[in-house]
Amino acid sequence: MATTIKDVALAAGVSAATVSRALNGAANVTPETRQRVQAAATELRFMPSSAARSLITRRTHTVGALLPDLYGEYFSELIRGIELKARARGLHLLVSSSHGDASEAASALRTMHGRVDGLLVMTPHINAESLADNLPQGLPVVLINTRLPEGGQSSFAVDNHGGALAMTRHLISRGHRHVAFISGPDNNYEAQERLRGYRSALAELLPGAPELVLPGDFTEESGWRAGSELATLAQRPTAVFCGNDMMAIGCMSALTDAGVRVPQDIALTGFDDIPIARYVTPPLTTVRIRIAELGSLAMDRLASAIKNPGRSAIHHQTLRAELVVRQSCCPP
Amino acid sequence: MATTIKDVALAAGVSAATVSRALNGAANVTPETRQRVQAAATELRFMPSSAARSLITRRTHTVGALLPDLYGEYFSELIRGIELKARARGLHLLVSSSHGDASEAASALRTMHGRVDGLLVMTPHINAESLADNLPQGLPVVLINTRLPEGGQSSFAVDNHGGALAMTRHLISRGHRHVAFISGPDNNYEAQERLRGYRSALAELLPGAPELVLPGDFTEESGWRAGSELATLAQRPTAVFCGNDMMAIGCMSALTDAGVRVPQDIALTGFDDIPIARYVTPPLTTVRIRIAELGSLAMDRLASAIKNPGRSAIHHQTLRAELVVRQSCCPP
DNA sequence: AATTTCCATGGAACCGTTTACATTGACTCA
DNA sequence: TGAGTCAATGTAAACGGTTCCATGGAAATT
Repeated sequence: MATTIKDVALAAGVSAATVSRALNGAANVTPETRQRVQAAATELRFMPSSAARSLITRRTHTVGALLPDLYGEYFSELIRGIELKARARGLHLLVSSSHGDASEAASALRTMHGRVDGLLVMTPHINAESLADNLPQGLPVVLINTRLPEGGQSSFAVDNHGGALAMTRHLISRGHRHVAFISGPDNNYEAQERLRGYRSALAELLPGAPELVLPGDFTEESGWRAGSELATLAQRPTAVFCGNDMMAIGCMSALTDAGVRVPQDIALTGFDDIPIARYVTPPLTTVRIRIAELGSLAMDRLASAIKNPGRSAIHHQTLRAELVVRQSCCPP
Repeated sequence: MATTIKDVALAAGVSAATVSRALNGAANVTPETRQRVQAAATELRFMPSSAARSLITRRTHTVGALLPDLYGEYFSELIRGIELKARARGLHLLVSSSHGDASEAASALRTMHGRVDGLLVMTPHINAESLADNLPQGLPVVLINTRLPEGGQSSFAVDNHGGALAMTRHLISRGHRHVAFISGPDNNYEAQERLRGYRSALAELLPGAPELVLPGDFTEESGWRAGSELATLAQRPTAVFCGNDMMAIGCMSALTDAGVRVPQDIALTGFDDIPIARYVTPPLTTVRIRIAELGSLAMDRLASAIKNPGRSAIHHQTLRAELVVRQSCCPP
């Protein structure tokens, strides 16, 4: 049996209330008493029961993160950004990822109830009603890259549309007239926005030109498959814009295997600028989004919403996406 | 204010005790009563307070994971494996990563107290005393890739030494007589074991030959630096074995940039077989460890230790590491 | 029909902490 | 010296569930 506050009280010759005050730094405690209590507490290896504490204080000092099924470095970068800030604020992090569908996501939402002081939500399977239905109202929530920015929650998003637009424009400006796109998962909001950016640029600069969209799901493997398909095409596009870097890497590998040289025979670009993007050969032209920063900002926002309940205004922010030109898109 | 069990009791016209029994599937409840209670509960959107519940049951249905500062895909694969099993067992996952030093790790350990039913520990800064000092005894703990397998805890580890030995032997068997090694962080147990494997093979097959160990820290960037240094060396080794895949990718990039061709001019290999390893150009020869499986196995073990407290025997398992030969080490 | 058995339900204690309120004693000031 | 202040500490009531034990009525046994 773990030692409780009463054991400490007994050992220090005071009441449980005084132990609580002494250990939590309340003002009205004699230095001498506080010291005696602290001595007894360390002696007995006292650790307050977080369950009992959060039962009465209604604070868990924990935040939840509902994440989609994320791949590779995107995931680790995001978590890194979130975890860093959470730790800095003294908050624990409860993660829950890869929900197959809406009902699973809703159930994940529900089981978070009472365990967290706030929630970071980044899953595609959640809508405004689902949030309202499955969470106690008043629980601070920050959304990341979801399609419901108008709601009652703060949100952070990456300018996926703008980034994809810029990338496609860039390729067209380099003379490409036949640009393919490898898309992400259908139900993924970010993937949809990137596809929309590609189409916007085509409509703007190459009106009437046919689009070529190959299916993908953000994994290297799907990029590889798309690359293999591209390589065998009779009328091969001169450039291919992949919905994310992982697919670009897979695609590059498939093209190279098939004897199609990047960038001499075909220009290839990605999206995300994950750390390895600059280390593949040739280095990948991509759209940089500061993934860790996205997580950090969202976590910061959530933390301050938790700290000042009610008082913090709703806040929407879109992070700029920045074109990073490397060698995979342009012959030297 | 969230609805409590009493509200439900009132609405259903029964006592709180009966509500508790009805909702937790106790046997002695009339079907009719149970139904009325369930109706009232969903009507009022009742969610039991996990704090109150775990205060009395001493169960949190949460496991903690203490992870080191992990990079890229290794991290995400591991988490994926852990999370999957945790979810399957109905356990929540509390993650805590990147502890700078032993005292930070110890404090992380302490703050887990009372929040978790068990712990997955994978940090280099923890030793047996630290575990005993900072955790209530009796808390199930499973260790991953730590250097204290003799302790009272179950552990899972990758055969880092064996894998590195096999890789180095392979390179030597292909005729290489000058093999360099890029090491990982000094305080990292896995890194040490891999280095030891490299040295074992050298001592075994090339006695008297000089070793060449370049410093690294498991990041692509450190691999890049090591690669740059290798490229300028007067007496360049004919093969370089990188302590992990991320460094291998960075190293490959630096070598290629410097005009040193892989594998024609130098053989290059890695460790981990992260998903992208097969998609870089040339595909990376490496040592496969099933990272997600490592996480899954450890989580499974922890879950069963939680389920049958005391009854589960201590168990040590080393996962085989498997050589994966691709093109980065051997000219076609 | 009387007695025993059984089972659904209610009452109340308990888990370990925080905190509002009461109490005490020393100290100040008239 | 005695009333009034104030700071330190104690008492007890929460918080929201679970579970032991008591209770009473229906069913079963005689």
